Amino acid sequence: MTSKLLFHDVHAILIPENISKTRIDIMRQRLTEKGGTVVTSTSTKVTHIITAHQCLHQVLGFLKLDTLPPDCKVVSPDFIAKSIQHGCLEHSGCEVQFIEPALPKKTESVIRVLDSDEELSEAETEPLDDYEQQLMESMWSESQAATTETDNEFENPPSIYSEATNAEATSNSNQTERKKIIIPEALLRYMNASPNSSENKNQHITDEFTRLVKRAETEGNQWRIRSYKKAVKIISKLSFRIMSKEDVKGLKGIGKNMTLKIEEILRTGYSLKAHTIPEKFGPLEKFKNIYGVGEKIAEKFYTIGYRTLEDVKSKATLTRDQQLGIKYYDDFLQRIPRSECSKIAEFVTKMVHELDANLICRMMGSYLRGSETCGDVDFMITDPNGLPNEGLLESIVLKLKNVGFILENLSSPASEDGHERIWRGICKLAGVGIARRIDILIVPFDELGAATIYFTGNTEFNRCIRLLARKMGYSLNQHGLFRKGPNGEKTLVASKTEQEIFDILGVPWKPATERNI
DNA sequence: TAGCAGTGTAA
DNA sequence: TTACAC
DNA sequence: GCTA
Ligand SMILES: O=c1ccn([C@H]2C[C@H](O)[C@@H](COP(=O)(O)OP(=O)(O)OP(=O)(O)O)O2)c(=O)[nH]1
Ligand SMILES: [Mg+2]
Repeated sequence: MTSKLLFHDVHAILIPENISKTRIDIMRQRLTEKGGTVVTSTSTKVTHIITAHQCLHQVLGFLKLDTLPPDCKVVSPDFIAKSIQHGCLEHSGCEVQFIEPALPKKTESVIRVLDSDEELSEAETEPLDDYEQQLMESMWSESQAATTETDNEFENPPSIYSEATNAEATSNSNQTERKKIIIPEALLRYMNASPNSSENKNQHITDEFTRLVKRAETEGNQWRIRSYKKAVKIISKLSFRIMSKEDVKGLKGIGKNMTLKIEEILRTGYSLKAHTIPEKFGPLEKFKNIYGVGEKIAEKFYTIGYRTLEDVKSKATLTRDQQLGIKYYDDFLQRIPRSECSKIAEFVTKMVHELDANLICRMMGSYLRGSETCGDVDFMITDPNGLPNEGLLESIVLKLKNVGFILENLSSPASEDGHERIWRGICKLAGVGIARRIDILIVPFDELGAATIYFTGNTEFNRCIRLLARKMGYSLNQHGLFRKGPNGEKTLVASKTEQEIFDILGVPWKPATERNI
């Protein structure tokens, strides 16, 4: 055995708030079995604070301190798993970047929300009750954390999160028939954090289903694509090997058709449909891989009689984006190794800081979620002093062009009214022979929370949490969480931190790596 | 059988 | 409006 | 594609 264990020098405080008890237990176990020490008080040496909080005042409130202990790193809960995975203490990407709401007027805004709930209650948007309690509890637990006393050390994650479920909350759910808010299945799995690290026990099935995803993608039926993707997730997370169709009966997301497919795979070893690909799918897939070409245009090309990229290049009328899509066709088919992403992140951050050292620049998307390869690189830049300078985006892009990093512009959304700016383009890191897609978002500090949720993803996570918001009478986009009024007006409820948005929706905050749902 | 996220550009 | 992208 |  190695002489020193991984966490030998780690003396960590685990802050259980907004982390499930199961997860805390596992973290504590992993930590101690690899030589770490879990401490419960700041009177002894502390090297790490592990927390799901994003606000310094929440951490300090829990610890009942005015300042952080010296030489102490504050890291997110995935620090332990990541360190174990990498075999070394993995601080990068785990250190919490604190975000403080400019005005902690949370109570006020939440109460306002509840008021409007009351008014709306007969209009037919009608959360309330369990949900109201959740809101109250969130408020309560937060103010408590900020002032005193979370009575004892560990346990006491806000009880709301202990077991999220869509089951009938029988106890006090009578009164009027109010529409139940159904939490999307995928989001439920996120909330109930099954650290089910065991491997996929049904790979023979998910491999076939992954082929069906691909097939659906070239077909272009977005709902079928989504359904199969969901099914792959569900099946790959099962704790047992599927032996018969009985095993999947009742699994939400696996319906009649998929059950048949599973039966077929169990019986024959494969899905016929996954392996019988019509000839036209080849060309269609080729065309669809052009940036700016989707299912419809691919189909159009095929109908016209095009079969190869050469056909398209020489005969088709292309938009500018599509022309660039052809120019960089091979490059864009290649995924970006995480190591290259890291270099790009470092480089871009350096450039940005040369313009203004105060700016916050983070790589988002699949990189933030820990993917080993990424389809593109996504940057979010914000000025913690408030509104981003007019022209900041242009300065950044210009600078990156001048140093030869940015090669091309793609069409990008314009400032949709507010102060958010979006830029899309193509870049290439010196020493790397492959051009990459890059997205840059400039967000006003006020919208950082909402923008972070959006740009962290993944797409499925966003769609689920947005759907939940909608069912609860809100609307969530990259600018904020809005309450929907009776006449369709939307009033901003929260946007500054992920925490406040998650709190209102009753969803526990978890680090990006947990959002690959 | 309707609904499945929300927002923006190009044509 | 439709198609495509994030 | 699946669900309510
Ligand atoms: O339809 C979409 C596409 C993207 N996003 C958000 C979530 C996503 O994480 C982020 C960045 O988009 P991108 O397309 O880069 O996805 P990714 O998650 O970074 O994956 P990839 O590795 O393909 O870049 O924007 C959405 O909300 N809806
Ligand atoms: Mg990305």
